[in-house]
Amino acid sequence: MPELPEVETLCSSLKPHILNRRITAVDIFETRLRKEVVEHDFVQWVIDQSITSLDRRAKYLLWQLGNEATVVFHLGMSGRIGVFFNPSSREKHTHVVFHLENCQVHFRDPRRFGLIQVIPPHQFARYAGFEKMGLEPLSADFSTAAIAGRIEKSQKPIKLWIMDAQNVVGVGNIYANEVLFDARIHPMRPAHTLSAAEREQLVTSIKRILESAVKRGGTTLNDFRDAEGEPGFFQMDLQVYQKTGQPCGVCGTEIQKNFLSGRSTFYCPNCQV
DNA sequence: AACTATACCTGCAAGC
DNA sequence: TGCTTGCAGGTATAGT
Repeated sequence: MPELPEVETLCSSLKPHILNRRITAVDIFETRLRKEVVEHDFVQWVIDQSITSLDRRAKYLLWQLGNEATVVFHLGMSGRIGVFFNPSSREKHTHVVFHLENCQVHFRDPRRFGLIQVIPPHQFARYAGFEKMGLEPLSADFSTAAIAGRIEKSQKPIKLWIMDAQNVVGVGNIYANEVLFDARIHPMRPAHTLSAAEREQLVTSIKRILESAVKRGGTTLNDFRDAEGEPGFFQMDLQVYQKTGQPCGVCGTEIQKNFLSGRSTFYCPNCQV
């Protein structure tokens, strides 16, 4: 479900409710997520700690605690995090409930591809996974110059290149399709065949599409909601994703669908070359 | 090393 | 109505 704009939206909608609040208890109902949820880690490092900051890194949500431990969340395909102010019944597939002074935070994930991990104090920098991740696309250091070397070396289709978190983080299947339409680049083009001008355009389009989606509060196709249960609206701006057979907004040619490494791929065969 | 295919899991919609 | 099939926003890993 969630790519960078959805996680960013979740983070900012959750922040006002839980920043500087203390976690009083954690209930774990299901430990079989992408990685085992370790109850002992919550007892040792999370209970009675305050949340001193919330951040997004790639598609991960991070809670920094007063003791310098970190709680890492990933929503997988179907994860949701919601804040509740009244004692509310637990929905099906709600696996973990955080009790705070002022509210409850529910983690729900039917498909269980998501993740909740506790990183003990001062170990985040060494946490496997984050150190080998690529650049944040909305940061100033994500530039044509920064990616030129990696893109020139890669034979893989450009769509798979931009979805590879070692190159750039946060771009999943929806936004990869939309970015390549915006850049007028065919998704199957081997990455190294992009000209300098196309690489420049690609960087511009990645930033533009993601920023625009963040402003719209993400994309709600079926079930994405922010922490307060509000949907996003970027689905109204989608140009190609799930538009098979519909006319391209630029030239009127029918949008095509293919599969690339098992993922649905949408493009205008006339505009994208 | 680089790249592809598959596995992980549940829900839902479409087709029969 | 009820069954089967295929597909869904992500990532790790086994295989070529």
